[in-house]
This record gives sequence, structure tokens and C-alpha cells, in this order.
Amino acid sequence: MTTEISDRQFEIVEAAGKILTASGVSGLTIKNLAKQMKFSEAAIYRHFTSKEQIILAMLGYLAESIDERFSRLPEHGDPEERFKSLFQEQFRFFKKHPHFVVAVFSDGLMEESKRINAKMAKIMEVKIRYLLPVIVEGQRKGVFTTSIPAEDIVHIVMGAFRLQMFKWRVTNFQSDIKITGENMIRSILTLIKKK
Amino acid sequence: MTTEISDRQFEIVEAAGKILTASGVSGLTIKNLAKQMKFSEAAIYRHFTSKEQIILAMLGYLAESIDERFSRLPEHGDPEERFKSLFQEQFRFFKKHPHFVVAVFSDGLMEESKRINAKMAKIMEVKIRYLLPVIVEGQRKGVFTTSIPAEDIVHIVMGAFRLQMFKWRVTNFQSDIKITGENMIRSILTLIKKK
DNA sequence: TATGTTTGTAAGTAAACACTCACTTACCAG
DNA sequence: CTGGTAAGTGAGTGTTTACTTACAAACATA
Repeated sequence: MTTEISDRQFEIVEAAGKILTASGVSGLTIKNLAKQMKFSEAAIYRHFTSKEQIILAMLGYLAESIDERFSRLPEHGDPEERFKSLFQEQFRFFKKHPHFVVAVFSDGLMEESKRINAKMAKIMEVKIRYLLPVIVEGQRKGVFTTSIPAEDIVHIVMGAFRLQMFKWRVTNFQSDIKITGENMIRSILTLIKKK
Repeated sequence: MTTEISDRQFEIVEAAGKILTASGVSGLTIKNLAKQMKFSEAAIYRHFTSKEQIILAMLGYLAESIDERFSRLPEHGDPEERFKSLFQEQFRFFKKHPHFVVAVFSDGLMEESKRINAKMAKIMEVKIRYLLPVIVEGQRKGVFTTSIPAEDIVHIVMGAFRLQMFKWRVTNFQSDIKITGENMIRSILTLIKKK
């Protein structure tokens, strides 16, 4: 079920991402979007019926992108390696497209509509769908600790990841997220590995 | 340095908190605030010079409240117990005043002004100022693991806490945050305790 | 050459926003 | 009784917002 999107629509979605990064949710207006696209406000409405549809298209693209990239990762093998590559993949993507960080982790967007709220929840759910089995298998194989439930490990890991992204964003993407992020993942792995 | 605030001003701040909980950042308008206070919009401006000042007063109150409550906790003793009570205190407070959760953890607010951004950073800094020494002492006493730096433990713990608050908020404060939160803290403690 | 479709524009709309102003009321001190 | 001050109101202000409408140019197809 791939939601189709035209080239022009994708350009607009990318422009929206850039605006989000530069000026935050409150900066994402049709006026700014038109300016970024270098054409009129009305032209935006030739490609999307509403602002909500633009945000939904952006989140939809992100959800599919994450799903696709995760599905390419090996489904078997060392859980520790799979755990690592899951996050390496995320850091690589966000390093390349920092303007999407604001979109995924901005709760300001959620307030705009129920549908946007749902899409963001779905993105989070996709990540858990790939992460949880890795943890569970790691526990089964005796690589990860069984002293706490797999769900709690997922919560702790996701929390650390989100906070990492938050810090990266509020410092204006200055640090290299691949390096600082992977350091953090290493620390977490040290914690959850069976001694 | 206690920022003074009149009774009426505090009522307005509380009303703002309630609106944030019910309708989010976008719902926090002067019109809604006036409605909640049951008087006119213009009356708000008798007590605050701008909307920004209201938000700053709210965050200022929170920062002081957190600082004060933390400073009351015992400064010595079992690090594990101190760690626990630090978060128990937080969960107790937010259970009692859920309308402030949105204020502290809402990045939508941050975009409104530099000063608001700074105040929110300060609240986070206060928490770290109390949390980090507990971790460091716990490591020194051999209670907490030294396999990763204290700063990384703080990051992981804070991330898990924030995500817990986030989940609580998006599920409309349905669960008992004292119970679910303390379960989470217990899991984290299991992870960071020296084996 | 005619015709339809796509993609753009200039100029608007109504609603929502933070904030202001002239004025009133209540109360308290001298 | 008088005058000052704190705290309220109704009716505005100008600006920004998402979105609309009437129209035009470009271009492929019949």
C-alpha cells in the first residue's frame, strides 16, 4: 500500500521539512511554503487540498521510508549487531535529512489534527515492531539481560533515542549525530547486555 | 531569588495550565484564558503585560517548585533510595498537577520565544543538578554500575522519564503515573545496579 | 487550428490572533 | 466626602492565518 505522490508534491513535502527545521511548527505556513517553493500560495493548493494533507504526506513518506529501510536489514543473526544496525540506520537517515527530525519528534504538530496524531503514533509503532523482536531474540539467546521485560528495554532505548534527537535539534544540529548517537547506543548496549 | 506573583496571577497561571492539558499549546489563547477565568480578555492584561509573560510565569513557578521539592529530599544516605525518591517526588507532583506536564514537556511552547526556550532548558538543568550527584555517589559507593559514564546514565534515565510523561500525556492521563512511573524506575534501577 | 487539461497567478475572503483604549466600578486612605 | 488606585468591561485595532475565486499561459492531443 504505497501512497502515491507526484514529483511536485514531493518537492513541497521537502520544502515543508526544511521550513520545520529552520522555523519550527509555527513557521510552517502556506505563505512560507510558497516562498520556499518560489511560487504563489494558491499554487500550493493545486497539489494539496489542505495544509493537513501536506503534513500527512510528509509523515506518510517518513513512515514508509523507515519501514522500507528497516525491512532491508538482515532478519537473522547476532541480536547485538541487529540492534546496532537498526539505530545506525536511523542516525544515517537523520544525518542526511535533518529537516525531518522536527517532523517526527515535534508534539506541536500532533495538536493540529487527529489524523496527524495517528500518523505519528504509527511511525513510533513501526520502530517498535522492528525493535522488539530483536530484543526478545537477544534475551532468548542469552545476549541481553532478562532481569527486566523486553518492553521495558524498548521503552528505555526509545526514550534515550528520542532525547538524543531532542538535544540534537535544540543545539541546531551542530554535533555529528552518527557519532554521538552511536556512542549512546554503545552505552545502552553495555547496560542491557547479560553480564 | 523568588519571583513574586500575585494571587490573581497565580490563578491565571493555573488556568493556563488547565487549558494546556485540555487543548494543547494551540488552545492556549487569550480568549480561552479569559473564558476560563470568567472575565474579559482585556482583564488578563491587567495582570500580565503579554502572553509570553504568562508562560514565563508558569515555567518560573515550575522551576522553583521543582528546585524546592528536590532540595527538601535528604542529601545523604543510600543512593538507590535517593534515586527512587527523586522520581517518586516527580511522579507525585505531576499526578497532582497533570496540567503542568504539557508545559514542561511541550516543545511547541519553545518556539514562541527565546526566553521561554531558556526557561525550559533551566528546568531540565535543575533536574540534572540533583540527579547527577546521586548517580556519581552511587557509582563511587559501588551501588551503580561504572561500566558507562554517569552522564550517560543520566541521559538514559531522563529519556525514559520524558518518554513516560509523553505516553501518559497522549493517552490523556488515563493510567496512574505514580504506579506506571515507579515500575519504570524500578526497571531502570535493575539495569544500572552493579551486579 | 481548435480544445481540454494542467499549472500557475493576483486579489481577495472570513476567521482567529494578541493586544489597546476609553471608560466604569469597587474599595480604601486621608 | 474626596481622590487615587486596582481591577474590571465592550468595542475596537492591525496582522496573520488557511483557503478561494476568476482568470491566464503553456502544452498535448484530436
